Amino acid sequence: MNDEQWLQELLKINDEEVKLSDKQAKILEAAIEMFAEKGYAATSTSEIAKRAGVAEGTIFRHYKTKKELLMAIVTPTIMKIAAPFLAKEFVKEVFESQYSSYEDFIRALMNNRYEFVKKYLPMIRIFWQETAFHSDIKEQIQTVFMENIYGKFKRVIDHFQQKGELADLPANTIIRMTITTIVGFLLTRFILLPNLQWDDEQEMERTIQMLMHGLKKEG
Amino acid sequence: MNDEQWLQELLKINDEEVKLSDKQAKILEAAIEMFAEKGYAATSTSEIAKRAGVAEGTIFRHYKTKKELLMAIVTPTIMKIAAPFLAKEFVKEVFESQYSSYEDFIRALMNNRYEFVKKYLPMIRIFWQETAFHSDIKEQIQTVFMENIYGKFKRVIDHFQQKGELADLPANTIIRMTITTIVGFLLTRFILLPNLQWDDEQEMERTIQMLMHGLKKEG
Amino acid sequence: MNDEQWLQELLKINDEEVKLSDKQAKILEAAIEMFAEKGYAATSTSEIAKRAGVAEGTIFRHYKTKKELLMAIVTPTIMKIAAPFLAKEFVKEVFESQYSSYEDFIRALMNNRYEFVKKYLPMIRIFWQETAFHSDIKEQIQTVFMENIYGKFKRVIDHFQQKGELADLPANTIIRMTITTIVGFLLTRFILLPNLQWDDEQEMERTIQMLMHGLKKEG
Amino acid sequence: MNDEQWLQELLKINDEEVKLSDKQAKILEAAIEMFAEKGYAATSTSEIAKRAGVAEGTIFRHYKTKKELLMAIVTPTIMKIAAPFLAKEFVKEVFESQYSSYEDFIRALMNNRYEFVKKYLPMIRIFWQETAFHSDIKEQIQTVFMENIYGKFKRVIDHFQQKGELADLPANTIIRMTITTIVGFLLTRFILLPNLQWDDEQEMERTIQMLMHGLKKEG
DNA sequence: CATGAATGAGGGTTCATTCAT
DNA sequence: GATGAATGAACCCTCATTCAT
Repeated sequence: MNDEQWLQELLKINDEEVKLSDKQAKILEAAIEMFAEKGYAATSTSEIAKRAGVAEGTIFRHYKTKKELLMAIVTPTIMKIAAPFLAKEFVKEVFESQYSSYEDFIRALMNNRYEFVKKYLPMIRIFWQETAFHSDIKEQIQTVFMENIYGKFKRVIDHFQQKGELADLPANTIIRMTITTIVGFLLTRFILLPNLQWDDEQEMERTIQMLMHGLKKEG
Repeated sequence: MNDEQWLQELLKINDEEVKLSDKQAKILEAAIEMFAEKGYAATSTSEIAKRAGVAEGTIFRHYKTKKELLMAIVTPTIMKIAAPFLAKEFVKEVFESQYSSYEDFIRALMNNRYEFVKKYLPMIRIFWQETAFHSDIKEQIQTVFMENIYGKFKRVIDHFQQKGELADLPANTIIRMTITTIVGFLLTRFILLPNLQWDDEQEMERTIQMLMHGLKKEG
Repeated sequence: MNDEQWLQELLKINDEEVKLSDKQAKILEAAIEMFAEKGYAATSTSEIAKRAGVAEGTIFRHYKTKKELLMAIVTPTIMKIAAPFLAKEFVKEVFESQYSSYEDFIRALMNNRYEFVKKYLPMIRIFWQETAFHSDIKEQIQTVFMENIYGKFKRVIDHFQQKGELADLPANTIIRMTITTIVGFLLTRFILLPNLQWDDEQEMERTIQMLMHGLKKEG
Repeated sequence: MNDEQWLQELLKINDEEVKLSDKQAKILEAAIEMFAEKGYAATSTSEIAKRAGVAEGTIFRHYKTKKELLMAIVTPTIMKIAAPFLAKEFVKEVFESQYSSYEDFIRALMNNRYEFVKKYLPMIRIFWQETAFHSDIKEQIQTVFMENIYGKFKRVIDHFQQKGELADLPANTIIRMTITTIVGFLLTRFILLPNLQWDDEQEMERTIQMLMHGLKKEG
């Protein structure tokens, strides 16, 4: 039961509760684990069935193909990855009250995504590994980025540029650098070199400082 | 003949000429193309043989297993990726004459790796795609990094910190940020969003500026 | 309701009304359609269930196996195919009043079976397709033929041979030729080349003439 | 070796020798036997492999799909079935010397096809069973019939009608009846009731007589 | 009586690898 | 050295059948 909660949370879209039968949840769990460990192509449906404690046919009763199983995992997660930008009030909140500076905004974003990656690491690993091979995943990510993130992100940057906080670089460049820096930290921290001794708070703060100094308007 | 030159160049280690028979070169070429396009797991040896114009058995005469074929491609390339740091005189050159500032060093490094990635894009793609699945590739990269890059990189940073050019952050942090920034740019430029309109020189200069402002010693 | 009437008619034996529940009728209808279209082996029970608007399990509540479902369709139909010979008074009717010649008899038989095939074409198609694969169907046909048709047919032929209408060929030969000719026409007309422009009345009359000239006693 | 001769003969087209490796011949033999016995759909490739004494993969090295294996058997055989009509000199031979009457022609045709069916019975069985399910087989048969048989057959009939030997029925009708009669005999003899006591020569002669009386021009 | 989730054996097909030629 | 036929394990997927609800 409890095991399924994180799954339910990860997979639900628009706050609609997802109905996951017991077996279905076990299949998804097993698939996420194995795809993350060995990659999609190298994971066989029979292994997933075995790990899920289910007959192989059961997988195909719920997901017509192995690919569909992958997409059932990946598609809702893309929304969750973009989550901070999805709230309707997002821009307003950034402008009006919540964040008094781009630095605050970045700090909140980083902390938030840090927790997310930490919690759903296997899912992130799946993206990291499979995006290159599945153009449909790539396209979904791009679509979500263009429709839900890019515009809002740009407005935030315009806002802080007008306030004189940010250098007069093109918004695209600032977006790219911001994302590269945050993603670069998170991937290094959790995927590439997870075994290093990390002082996460300090390293995140340093990363933010680096980014802010790099981007701030020259006096 | 000419086709093989870039291959020879890419694969040779320590200036030893690599002896590649005609068939062998064709196999490697075909394998690189297909691994980059479809990924290692999704490429069959029979496809490679067909594209190389060679019998299936011939591949296994030269490489005991499919994996060994992959490693024959990947292993020498790791050295090439690390190339700028491999020269014996590297540190001395950085200190004494060539680069009068960390910014110059970074600029040279970025330009150099930009050309490399551009030239050997399929190889980079293979790393991007396969590192996650093959722990031996990951280990080789880490070994080369630790043995050939880390120490020299650190000395460079110490040097410029002593000269007061760089902030008093831990070297590890500076290395991570520098690499993340450069790799982040190159991957975005060539792999993730190659179809955007890029003004490469300008974008690289901005990236360097961002990085330098982020890392420089505060007045 | 009305849909089921032909089914009821086709499946009832010895004038016993068949009790078909609504679902049962829909299952049979769906099965007949699909077996005729794609063949027994290539039709899955889940497809039948879907087309019948019924759960998969429901099929197996009424018919223990898929094969039993086939036989539930096929067995009563065999009787209907043999229908003209099943009436108790059959021989008497032929001799005494109804048919004054073998030609009349053949003509009546042909017209009758023409209408039957036209009406129950999917069923005929099932026989055409499945008889070869199911020896039990073949045996049932042979049994019905031997028990209900052969003897009566023979007596009809004896009768008209004695009247000097038919050549002195063995009855078996005449039966075979008569059936081959009629079945040959019907299969060509409805199964093999249904798309040709057929003038059915004329072609049947010609077929009968051919058969009669072929079989009549030489002056 | 000797086993393969009939196979080679059956499968060769235009007198080109077919190169059949040992394994390939065994696969074809096994497939023909099993398709004839149990039908295409009910025969598994693993069974074929077992009976052929070959690994299952070997089948797919020679035939990309199971269907292709079927067609490799069926396609050349269609030509063999049509063989009597394929000779270039066919019409001339019929007119000039060989056959002085339609009866002779039919007799020769029947004897010839009788031997063929007897020799290649499993192949005939495959046609009988599979034509209904594979529209491509049906189309191939129709094409061969229209391109190689129909026209020549029609000219033969025109010829003997002009000689006053045949009734003035439409050629199509005569063709249909002739084929129905011959095929009807052969199928009954070899497929439907092979276990009856058949006096083949006598029964064929009677069949021919029936057909000829049925078709001859009335005095 | 009806449902449909679950089963697991078996289906066709692919593939890295071997080896006789 | 080069070939390509042969292998057989493993792959994804389908299906008739069962059974708890």
